[in-house]
Amino acid sequence: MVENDIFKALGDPTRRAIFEKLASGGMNASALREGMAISQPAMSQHLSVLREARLVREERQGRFVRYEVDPEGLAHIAHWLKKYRSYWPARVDALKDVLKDMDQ
Amino acid sequence: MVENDIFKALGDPTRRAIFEKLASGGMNASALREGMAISQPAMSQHLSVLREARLVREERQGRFVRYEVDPEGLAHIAHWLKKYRSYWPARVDALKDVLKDMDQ
DNA sequence: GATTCAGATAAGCGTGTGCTTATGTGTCGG
DNA sequence: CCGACACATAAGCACACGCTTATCTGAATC
Repeated sequence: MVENDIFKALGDPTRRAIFEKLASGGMNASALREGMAISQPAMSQHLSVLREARLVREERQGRFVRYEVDPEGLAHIAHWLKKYRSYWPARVDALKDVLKDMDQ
Repeated sequence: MVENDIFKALGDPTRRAIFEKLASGGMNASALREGMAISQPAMSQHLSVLREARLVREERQGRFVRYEVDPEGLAHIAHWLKKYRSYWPARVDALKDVLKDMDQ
């Protein structure tokens, strides 16, 4: 069940923070940890969860491991969201922005 | 933290099943329970979680309580997703569907 | 090849989550 | 008002989750 892994992964604030940081540019685990009051094993475990949810992917670079956003996970969310499109009312501002953005 | 409640709520397969059933039309808790091998208190608790995440809203109808999808929660997901729009590649099929759908 | 550094994995612990049974609340019909 | 019905809440329990410290793997530098 793919959606389960995705939503569970995003259900943790620390993991969302990591993901958002990665979204601003790929980097290795140590760089991610900077300014984030989190232990090295905790970071590694979070990245593992994000990776299994396909929200993030890794690439070995020497003795570093570069992490970056994996579009696959995001696409799954978009696909899930699409099923409930009929419930997206025009009057919900946040959504209007999205639609407007996608329309161009 | 609104996104936390939303993603946590959707991180449970039973809750997603309830939500999807509600998406096909509003109904009361007993009707929801039909064919869903779940106890009455469990259903009530799940609905409470979905309601607090604003994925679902309730309306008293006599001694029944009608539940229906609340667009507010969905809009929040759409808004969150929008932030990572730059990562949505054209080659991801599921996403292409979404974009195509929204384009018309 | 020994050391050092980046990162993963193991094991253990406190807390949260989802379920259960039991009971409470509120509304309708007789 | 009283029994029945729809639903919520309480309390307890098994298990999952996120963290910690300790240890392991694997690659670079000397």
